Amino acid sequence: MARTTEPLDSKKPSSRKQRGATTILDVARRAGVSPMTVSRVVNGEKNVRPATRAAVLAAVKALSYSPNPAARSLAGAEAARIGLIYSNPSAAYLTEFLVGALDEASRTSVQIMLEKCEATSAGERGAVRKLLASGAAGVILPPPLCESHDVLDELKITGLPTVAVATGRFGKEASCVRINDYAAAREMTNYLLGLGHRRIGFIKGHPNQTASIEREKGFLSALAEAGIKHDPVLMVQGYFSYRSGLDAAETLLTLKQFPTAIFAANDDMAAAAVSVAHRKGLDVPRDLSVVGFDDTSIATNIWPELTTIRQPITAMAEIALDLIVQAIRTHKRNGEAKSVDHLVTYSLIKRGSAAPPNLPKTQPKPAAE
Amino acid sequence: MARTTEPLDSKKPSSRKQRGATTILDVARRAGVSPMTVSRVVNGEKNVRPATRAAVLAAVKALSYSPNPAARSLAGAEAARIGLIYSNPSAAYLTEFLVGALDEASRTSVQIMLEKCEATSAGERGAVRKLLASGAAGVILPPPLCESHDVLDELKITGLPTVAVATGRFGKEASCVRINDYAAAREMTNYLLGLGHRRIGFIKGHPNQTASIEREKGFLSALAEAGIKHDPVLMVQGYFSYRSGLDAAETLLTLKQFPTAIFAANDDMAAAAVSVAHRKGLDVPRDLSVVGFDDTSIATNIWPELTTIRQPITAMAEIALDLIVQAIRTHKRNGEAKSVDHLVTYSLIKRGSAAPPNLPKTQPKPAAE
DNA sequence: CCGCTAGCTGGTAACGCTATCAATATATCG
DNA sequence: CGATATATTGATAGCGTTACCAGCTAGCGG
Repeated sequence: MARTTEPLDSKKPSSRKQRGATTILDVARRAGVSPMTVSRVVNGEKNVRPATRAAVLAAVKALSYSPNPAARSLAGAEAARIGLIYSNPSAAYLTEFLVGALDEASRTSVQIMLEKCEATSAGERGAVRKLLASGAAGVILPPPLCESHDVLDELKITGLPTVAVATGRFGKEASCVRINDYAAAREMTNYLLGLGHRRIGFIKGHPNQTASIEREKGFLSALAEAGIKHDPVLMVQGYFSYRSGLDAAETLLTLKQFPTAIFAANDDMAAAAVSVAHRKGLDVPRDLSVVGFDDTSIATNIWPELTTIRQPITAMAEIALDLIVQAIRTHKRNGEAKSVDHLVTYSLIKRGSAAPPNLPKTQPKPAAE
Repeated sequence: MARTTEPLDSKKPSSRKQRGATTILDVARRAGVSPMTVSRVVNGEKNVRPATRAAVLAAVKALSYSPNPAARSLAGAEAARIGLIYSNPSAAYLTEFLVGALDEASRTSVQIMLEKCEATSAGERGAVRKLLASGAAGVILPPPLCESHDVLDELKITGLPTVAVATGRFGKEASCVRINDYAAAREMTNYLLGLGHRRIGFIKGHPNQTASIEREKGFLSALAEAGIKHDPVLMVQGYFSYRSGLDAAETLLTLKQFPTAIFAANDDMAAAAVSVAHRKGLDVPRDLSVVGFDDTSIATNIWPELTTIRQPITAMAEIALDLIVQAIRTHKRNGEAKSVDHLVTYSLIKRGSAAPPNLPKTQPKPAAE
């Protein structure tokens, strides 16, 4: 009676042409479980013991397994299509984000539909509708769209599962994947304070993104905690773009009492600040320390390389995709899925753009506490 | 002897969900033939009697049968998985490239597998093998990998169809999608000459990419044609990175007789040149014109915006995907597909970073022709 | 009229995955 | 502590199609 269950071993003539691709069976064998269990893990179902899941995941990674979408759709699972709307974040950010999303997409074999949209209300709503029309079962929103009320509203009407990435705060309209911007900004500020800086300029991010606000709050909180009375002229508005950073840095560096350090709310603006400083004959970091936020590729493509907060963008995109896939699944079964808030860890990366202040120069003695 | 062949009638509990679609089996039943014969007819094979063929065709029409692509690809090993290897091009470039590739991928429902690789020989070869192991049936190579001998060699061994994007020249190892770098560089140079520039600095691209060389040749050719004897100190080596552009521009702008314009072989280096110029107190474009190449997002994210050559990156990625899909198809049937060279049109985009030279200043009178 | 080669046609077995349900392990409870 | 719930895993059976090969039907030379 065991005759039907022996396809796995030796006597396999394997008449048909051998295609190299690793199959679910290879993974199962390697992980020491049944193909069914692998399927469950890959599809993010929950009734799998953590240890088993880990073993499977390891095997998946080791064999770089990617499910065959044809087989999957044949077997009855519809191919999940998920939409990804972007407007114009920094190119560096988007690239890393896409890489993560795509990688995970090929692992779980979901189809990603990209949709670019204009930054207008109509453009944003239009993009959502278009995605919907193409059969998206869920939507991922990288910044800055993750905070657009137009997009969020439109999405809420449709009831589609949504995951926002890198918002500053968790709101229940959508699940989100983010770091603790507040804490990260505090940590960076404390680092600068530890280096001896007392007069620190801050270039704010775009005002309608909560992440900007959290970063600003973190900065101010660290300052307050250190007992430093903050000079409001040192807070300059920026909009996350390189260009806006140029203007902001210009403002900061024409101040009568200018700062010994500048903390920009993202790397693009920090890079701009470095450029302005150079243009004014200031050496970074000798005359001015500059730090950024995000650790996108621009951080290491300029000189000196930027001390910054590393956000694991690629990983965040992967997580976002996972969340959305799960959400779609529950959405399909139960109908109701509650939003989750997924915090990932950031880290402070020390590079060459920050150093202790070089006080003697044209600088008046800072009024330290 | 007919006992094994009765799954078609009555006693079918049909446990699984019933999807309405008519299958090859329905057609076979209706035409009174076996599914296999229907398959043959549908696929236009020849060994079918005309009468049989007609009957099948009639049944197909009557039931408006259309083959299930998933099943077809599963059975026929028509694995439409294509690999995309990247190392580290500029972030802006990769983003646009991915956008195009993905868009086309979802349109033709092929699966894209991304693979990042280190810029070492081992890394590159490893990436190819990994892709192969995951069942890639073809590979797309964006720059700079499109010229890596390691990758190309490894690919040649496997015999996988390959499409290189944005190489400078067409080589028969792979199909390619590109612009005419030589002509584009010529056109840009002529534009600068037309503005009145006579002393033009050139920041070269990475020496092991043919596109760099073509651009350089186009530049020199335009100069020669205009009867300008070129000063070799105005040609500086760059490597396509922002950082290398910084060094190159520094070199150019500390020359005793420095140029009134700088033509960088890509936008990143041009952006760096702008930054260096600013740092030296030079106004762009009043004191120095700077032009780039590619029209990636950095071109419009700095100030002044860059006059540059627009490469339709997104469209090129789409075309590349199309070519590879076609190549895979022929590869599977005949075994031999010859490489094609697909040229797309570029365009010169005039923005704010170039203007007629402002001779009087600290500049010695240029030794025009 | 027989043995044979060709030409058609059909049977069988995958392709790689998941739905379903049975089996087993673990947890909960009276 | 046994028994009943619950969580986890596995076995089986297709999903719709094509590859491969065996069988059958004619057509043909001898």
